[in-house]
Amino acid sequence: MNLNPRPADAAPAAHDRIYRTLRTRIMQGDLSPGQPMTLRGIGREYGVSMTPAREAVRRLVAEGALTLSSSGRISTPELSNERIEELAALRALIEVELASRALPRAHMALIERLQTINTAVAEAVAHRDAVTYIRTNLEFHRTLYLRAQAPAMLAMAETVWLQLGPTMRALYGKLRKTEPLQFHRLIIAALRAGDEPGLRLAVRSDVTQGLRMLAS
Amino acid sequence: MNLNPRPADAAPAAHDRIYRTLRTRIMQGDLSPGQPMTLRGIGREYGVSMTPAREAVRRLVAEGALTLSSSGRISTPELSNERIEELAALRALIEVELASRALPRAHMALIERLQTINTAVAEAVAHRDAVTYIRTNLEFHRTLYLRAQAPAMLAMAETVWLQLGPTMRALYGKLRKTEPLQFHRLIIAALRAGDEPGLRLAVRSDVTQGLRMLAS
DNA sequence: GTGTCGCAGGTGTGATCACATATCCGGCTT
DNA sequence: AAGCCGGATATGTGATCACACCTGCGACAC
Repeated sequence: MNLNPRPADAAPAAHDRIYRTLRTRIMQGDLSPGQPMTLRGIGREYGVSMTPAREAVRRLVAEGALTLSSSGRISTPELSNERIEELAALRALIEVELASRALPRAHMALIERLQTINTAVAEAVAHRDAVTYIRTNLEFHRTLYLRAQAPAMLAMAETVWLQLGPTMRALYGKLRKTEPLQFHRLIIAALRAGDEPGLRLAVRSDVTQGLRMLAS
Repeated sequence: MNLNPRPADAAPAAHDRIYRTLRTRIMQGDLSPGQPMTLRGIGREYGVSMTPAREAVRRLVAEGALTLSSSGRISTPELSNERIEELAALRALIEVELASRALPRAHMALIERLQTINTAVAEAVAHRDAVTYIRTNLEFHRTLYLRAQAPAMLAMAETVWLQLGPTMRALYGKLRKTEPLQFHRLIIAALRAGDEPGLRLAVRSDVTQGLRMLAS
């Protein structure tokens, strides 16, 4: 009835599948802030018992992707403005460093890939598709940062994205459409020119832009 | 037989107790890198079944405090030099920011407390007590950073400490005794003088010092 | 109409069990 | 003597159950 541990070649482990799916959905803003969930509900949804659901949830809670109420109820986090500011500052710190480390390794193929992704971002913005926008935007950043060859830093950055996921969806409405694309173009231009200070500034601007419209 | 969820006033939840205890031990370097553990062993040690042990371990794995082999075996991580360099860079990025945010809020009582803690650090160094050294050293940093009023950033920094815990213990042998104390004194002096650039430099030096002796 | 109480359903927690596999250590073969 | 194989043990995974608590909803009293 179960093919549990690791058939070494085919079975991707069950609680891991739930973890990955939920993680992706949360990071991409598929879930609204404060949305409650239950272990039995997750288990039913994936056709398993509570046990693997519990492990997946526990892992996501540890990463800040989900929060537990004082009585243990599960929900997506509702972030205070102070916390959002902190997370944005963390994004700025870490992602500027990642971009800086990626710069010497960025060749033409990478830049062209970034441009392609940016086209998809533009389309998502035009269609007012929040989830697609968030997904492609993160893909843009991840593609760049992968070149930094710094897995621990990238993991840290993704943890921050994860915590911001549900909030970013809610914030999307306030997004002025042209701004992110402009900063992305600045990033690409700085990469092409090998301009490190310009790249750092462009990344910092892109990352903290979402925060600014929160203060308004 | 069990008083599970939360009696709301007294019972600190069982898997959480295991999590906290293990986390503290790992962060303080109580465990050597590569040390294997088992769910049943942890359960036996704490007088519970595998279930809460599993949750605690899963949480620690998510934070990078423990690693799973391809077959799911649990052990403390053995870090590559590249990963250590990354984690040290992350410490530098985040902790410099935390110190900078704490600076305007640092009053005399805090500085005196830091000096008291630093005395304990000096004693640990004199007694060649690795675990006590790591614990008091982290206490020094945490005491300062708490003043930054930035819980998300502090949590991030602690996650990095957690990942470095077992390795720091192994690295301790190479530690030149006087260096950390010197940097701590620089930190205190910069706090007293309200010298932000000096503080940033002192924290960065203190945090990355351990890395340098790895390259040797 | 409004506030309060109580009960039923739902929820997370932890224990126990069955199972598939990984790991370790013995003896055997060459 | 060294390498290899096979079985016993140990380990993680997932299902199921019992339990204590929390939540929500309706009835009742004022």
